[in-house]
Amino acid sequence: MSQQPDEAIVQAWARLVRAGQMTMSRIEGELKQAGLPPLAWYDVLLELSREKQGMLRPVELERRLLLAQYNASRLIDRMARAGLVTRQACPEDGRGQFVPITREGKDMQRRMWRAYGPAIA
Amino acid sequence: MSQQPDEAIVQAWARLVRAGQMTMSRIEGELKQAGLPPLAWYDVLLELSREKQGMLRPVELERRLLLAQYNASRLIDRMARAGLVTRQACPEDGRGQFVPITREGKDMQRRMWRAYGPAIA
DNA sequence: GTTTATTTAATGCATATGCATGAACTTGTC
DNA sequence: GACAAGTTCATGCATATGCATTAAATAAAC
Repeated sequence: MSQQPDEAIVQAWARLVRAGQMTMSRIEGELKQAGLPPLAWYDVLLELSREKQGMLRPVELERRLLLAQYNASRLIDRMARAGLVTRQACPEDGRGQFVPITREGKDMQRRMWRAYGPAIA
Repeated sequence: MSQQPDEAIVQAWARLVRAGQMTMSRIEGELKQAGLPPLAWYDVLLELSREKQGMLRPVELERRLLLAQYNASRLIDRMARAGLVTRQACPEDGRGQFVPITREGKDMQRRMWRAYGPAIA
């Protein structure tokens, strides 16, 4: 591979990535039209619902979903305001917290999956 | 393919798209660190510099770069404020305008490419 | 055990994005 | 040519994002 890659190849690659983004945002649109929250929420709900305890630390969510710290903090804010998760203190670490999924959260995760799945095709 | 695609496959696909986004944002970061503007600016500059007249209508930019109308409008705003493009009235259509690239704009396009290319590898 | 460094989370501020609307102009219809 | 419909572009407002900083706690060093 040359130091300075071919412009055409770069363009093609960029277009590919953008195609993926378009698909994503199309799905976002369908979710929104169905009155459902954005995809990032689904990722969080899925991660949480997979845990035996149904909860994770924000730090762990950041790592798994590759979120910036402030991004995670605010995402949790909104989801908590929507009643899908809650915050609770973390006994073994005074700074930290646990973010358990609520019953509504689980319901939402299922509803989103039903809308999400078909939107892929 | 089933109506309801396999969750694992969807996850894999989503991860792929996200990987592309990460690469993109890594490049964005390198550009910013080099004091250069975001990638979207490069796309605009490239399109404009390819034109014989060095200019395009906003509408045409929207089509080519898949930008929302308001998005294009504001992107042009910022780039004009930075002196990379200008706005000029469109003789054959009183509503429209042309957006010619400036000399600084062309310079910037080259500078960005020199930073962009190596960042791909 | 006190001091220093590191980790975890929240937030103020500037900027960017989405959505809805508005203003200016062109085109087609009658 | 007057009128309705469509096109092109800008903008107010709410929301989201990035960056830098702060607060609170733990861990590490001495």
